[in-house]
Amino acid sequence: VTRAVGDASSEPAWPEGTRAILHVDMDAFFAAVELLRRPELRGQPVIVGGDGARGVVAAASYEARAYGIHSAMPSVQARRRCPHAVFLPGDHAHYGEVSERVMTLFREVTPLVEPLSLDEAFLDVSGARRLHGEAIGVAHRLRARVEETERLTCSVGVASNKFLAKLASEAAKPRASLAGPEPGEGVTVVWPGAELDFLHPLPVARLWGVGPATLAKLERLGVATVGDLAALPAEALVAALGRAHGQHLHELSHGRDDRAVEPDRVLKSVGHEETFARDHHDPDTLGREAVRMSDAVASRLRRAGFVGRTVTLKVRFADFRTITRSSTLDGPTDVSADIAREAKRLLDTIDPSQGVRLLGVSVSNLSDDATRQLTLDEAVREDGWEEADRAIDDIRARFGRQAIGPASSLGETGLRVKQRGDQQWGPEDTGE
DNA sequence: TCTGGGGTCCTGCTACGA
DNA sequence: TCTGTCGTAGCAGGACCC
Repeated sequence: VTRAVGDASSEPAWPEGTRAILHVDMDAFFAAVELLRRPELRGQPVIVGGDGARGVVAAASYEARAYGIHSAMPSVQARRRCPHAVFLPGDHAHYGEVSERVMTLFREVTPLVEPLSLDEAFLDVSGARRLHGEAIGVAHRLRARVEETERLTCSVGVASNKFLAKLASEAAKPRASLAGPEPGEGVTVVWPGAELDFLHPLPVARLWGVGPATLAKLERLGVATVGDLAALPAEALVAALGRAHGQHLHELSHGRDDRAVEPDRVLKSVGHEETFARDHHDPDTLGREAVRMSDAVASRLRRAGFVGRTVTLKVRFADFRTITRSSTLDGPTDVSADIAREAKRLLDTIDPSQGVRLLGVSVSNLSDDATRQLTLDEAVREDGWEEADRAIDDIRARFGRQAIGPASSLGETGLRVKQRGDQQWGPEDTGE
């Protein structure tokens, strides 16, 4: 089914010279992937996410959504809303593999694919016309191909820019109801020339970049819909929201968005953070955690072929107040010991006595390992940590992640080597 | 009631060198 | 030599996205 906004009846061809952007969004992706492995759960409310007291919902099947459950909701709250829901822990690595296969299907249509996350991507099909036909036909065939190949459904938005295509794909989605999911249109088209008819009646919170804080400010200005926003002068928005944000929202409210689909977005930072099952007050314990996280970050930097200069420590206290402390090194590094030393130094400036619920380490200011210029320090480096890291990487490649780790991260629970996605949706309850 | 983990981008402030 | 200005880098925090 296609729902077209605007008159497409007289001329089904996409107007010459207008970009044709697709936004493809997998329907309840993590939950749908799990249902393929657990078909007996089909029709039941299924929640993927952390099951502990501090966990959150990562994805909910449409049956679960009918109870008002949505992603990022605290798991305890979801449990309260739907006590008979099935909780699944989630398998980040598996979702990554499925995602990669789906993205490959997208790249059969156009090389201009910009993945936004595991479950959605923008495609610029403006130049794919001769090979694959009109954008709307491409959207339908792509949906069919994903369904027949992976047995997963997705929703597609077609429009002349990214932001309208994204709103369109949302409009194409299935809807949850207690009687069962109601299928959506599958493909929604915002026809060039009809952008404002589609856009202006929408609630302003639907715009990209309008979260709770911006929404509160806009409500104070009497703005409820995108149309209300468009009626405001750009200067008023800039005064209320700042230069960049104000101008950006002003453009969006008029349906304008000239951002290109970027297939090769460069990585800006690599980080690891973890919420503890219980708050920590002891500097030594936190020091070990900082070493463990630094090790994970350094290991990922090396695998990705990046080095970084700025180390940032993130601390969330028991009262949820969050601070960051960062410092920039003289030269870039991917050495675990360098990052750990800096993270511990930053940790020393913080008083953990009130209780720390989350600790994070990240490295930014990245550059390509291959183009790294040796600093004087590195050129004369004789501490052996680089060789040690290479040896650790080799051992992990042969015997697994848990085979080896920094001794300084060893606690009473033994060696726990962090890996991306290990604890994506909150700590497991330890019974403490 | 309780609020994850991976990120990006922007703003305001301060320090510093030209 | 002193002072003001300007651009830039670094840092901290906030907001937002999936």
